[in-house]
Formats: sequence, C-alpha cells, structure tokens
Amino acid sequence: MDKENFFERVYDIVRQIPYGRVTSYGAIAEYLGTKGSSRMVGYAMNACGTAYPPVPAHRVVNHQGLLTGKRAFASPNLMQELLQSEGIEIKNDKVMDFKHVFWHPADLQTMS
DNA sequence: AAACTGACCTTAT
DNA sequence: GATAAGGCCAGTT
Repeated sequence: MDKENFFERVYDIVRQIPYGRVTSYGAIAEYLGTKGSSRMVGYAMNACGTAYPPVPAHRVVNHQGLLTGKRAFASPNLMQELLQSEGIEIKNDKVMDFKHVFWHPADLQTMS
C-alpha cells in the first residue's frame, strides 16, 4: 500500500537516528513540518512492524524520555534492553541523560 | 461521512 | 512540583 506517505517520512527519520541516540516524537513531527502531529509519529510507529526495513522504534521516546511505547513491543522490557544495549542508561523505564543522548533530525550535519 | 482512537505536547489548576 | 484537561493531526472503524 503506497498510502503511507506520511508514515514513510517518519520511518525515514527514525532509521537515520545514530547509534546510542534517541529522539522525541515532537522533534520528528516538527521536522516534518507538522509539529502538532506528534501523536501521529507514535501512531506511525505502531505500524512500524508493517514497514520495511523495520525502524528502530526503541530509539524514539516521548518528550520526557520515557519509554511510553515499550508496551507496543513484543515485550515491554525489550525496548529497554535495546536502548541499554546501545549504551543508553535506562532507569524506571526512563532514559537517563536524555538531553545528552537526544538527537534531532536536523542535527545530522551538526555532527562533524 | 461521522466518531473514536492513539507509542504526544502544552497549558491550566 | 504533580495532576487534570484540552488541542492537535492522521488513521481506522
């Protein structure tokens, strides 16, 4: 189905998230131009399993850095394990140093 | 076509 | 500072 034009935008950005970095739904929505569609970003993630290649949805968290979407994974602890596997410290389902690991879609060229 | 849902964010109390 | 409600956009039923 090629009606996923909006979803593809979200998937494309999430796939470009660097290793050991996380981003927020609002940041992606803002980059897409639809800042108010922050909920849509998460909605698209719900269908991330239908998209290919699969997107690292575990790198996408809410504004608080809380793993709100962990329940959408096969196992709630899977998302936390994946983030910890990337060097991200998780505490109480929340990303530690969230500001430190926070990555913005337009921050690709900001890095050397 | 209308109403409901949703892995959110902002503002108000 | 924490909790409650509203607003926003797109998709699904």
